[in-house]
Amino acid sequence: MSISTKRELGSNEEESELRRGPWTLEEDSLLIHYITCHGEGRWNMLAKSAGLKRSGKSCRLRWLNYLKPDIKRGNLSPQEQLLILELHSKWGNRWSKIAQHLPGRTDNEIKNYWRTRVQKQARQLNIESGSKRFIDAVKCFWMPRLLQKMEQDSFLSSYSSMTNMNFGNSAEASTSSMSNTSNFPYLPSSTPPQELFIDAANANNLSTMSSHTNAFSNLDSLQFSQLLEISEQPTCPPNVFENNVYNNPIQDNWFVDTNNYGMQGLNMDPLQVMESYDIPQFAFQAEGNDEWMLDNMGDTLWNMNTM
DNA sequence: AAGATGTTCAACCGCGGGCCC
DNA sequence: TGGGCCCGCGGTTGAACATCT
Repeated sequence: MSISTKRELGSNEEESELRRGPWTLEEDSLLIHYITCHGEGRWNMLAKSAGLKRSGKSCRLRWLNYLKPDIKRGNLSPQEQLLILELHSKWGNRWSKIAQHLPGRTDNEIKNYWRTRVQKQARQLNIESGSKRFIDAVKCFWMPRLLQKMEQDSFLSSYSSMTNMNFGNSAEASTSSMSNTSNFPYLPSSTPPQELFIDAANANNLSTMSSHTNAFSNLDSLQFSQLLEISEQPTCPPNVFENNVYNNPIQDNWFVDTNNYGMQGLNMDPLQVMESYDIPQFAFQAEGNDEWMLDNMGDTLWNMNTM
């Protein structure tokens, strides 16, 4: 044990008195009550004053990662995941910095997400998680899928709204939403759901529709501007996908989740999807270093289940 | 049904940096 | 200036839970 740790723990006697492991309800309420009355900070003193047999560090961690009122619970939304991928590509493992841009999410949660989901994908693809190739794969496959998921979620909610309001044909609306090209490399046309709303609004009541949300409704302006920065990045780096285009045997199922994980209700032509996302129909190399792509990309990896 | 294996995430650890005396 | 103390970060662990065989 380091000198600094000994310093922080105090004497061996004190160290042995300190509780470790999972927090009890009683400890939680003691901590919450104390912080509510006296505020946070000075964690070692706080721990003693609150009557907790915990280190200051442990109290701080429990409060910041679990008890603090504005902590968000539940799965990360596709928007949040996308932001994490983007910010990580910028800053690397600066979890706390990344967490600052995801209100209600902790650095610990983001770190766990990265290690358990993202790195798992890297392992399965047999590529190093920090490598250029992995970053490329994230940008070319994972991000588009997240955006697709966002779009799907938005479509489903709008479909549901319209069904409730007896609006028109959802299939038509869906098709029209996918039809335009976009300046946003990973986004189909102009945030399809909104367009979809406008179509419906033309036929019905614009003011009613304007109150609806679109795919990015959960993003604040900062997050959205960060998302837009993605659009300034090149679509797919040439070093991942070589230029020798040929008829790709897995093209029929790449980009489309063959197991339909998380894609219920979405029945799109993969080529149309690629076009709509403005992603080049990059070639797949049959031999050499990029075999991993053939082996894995069309398979169940990178599916929406793991996002 | 039960044991084995995999996954998730709360919690811990070590370290570096900042502040204060 | 240097030592003591505290805070916060990133890496790691392990218990609980889920899934597989």
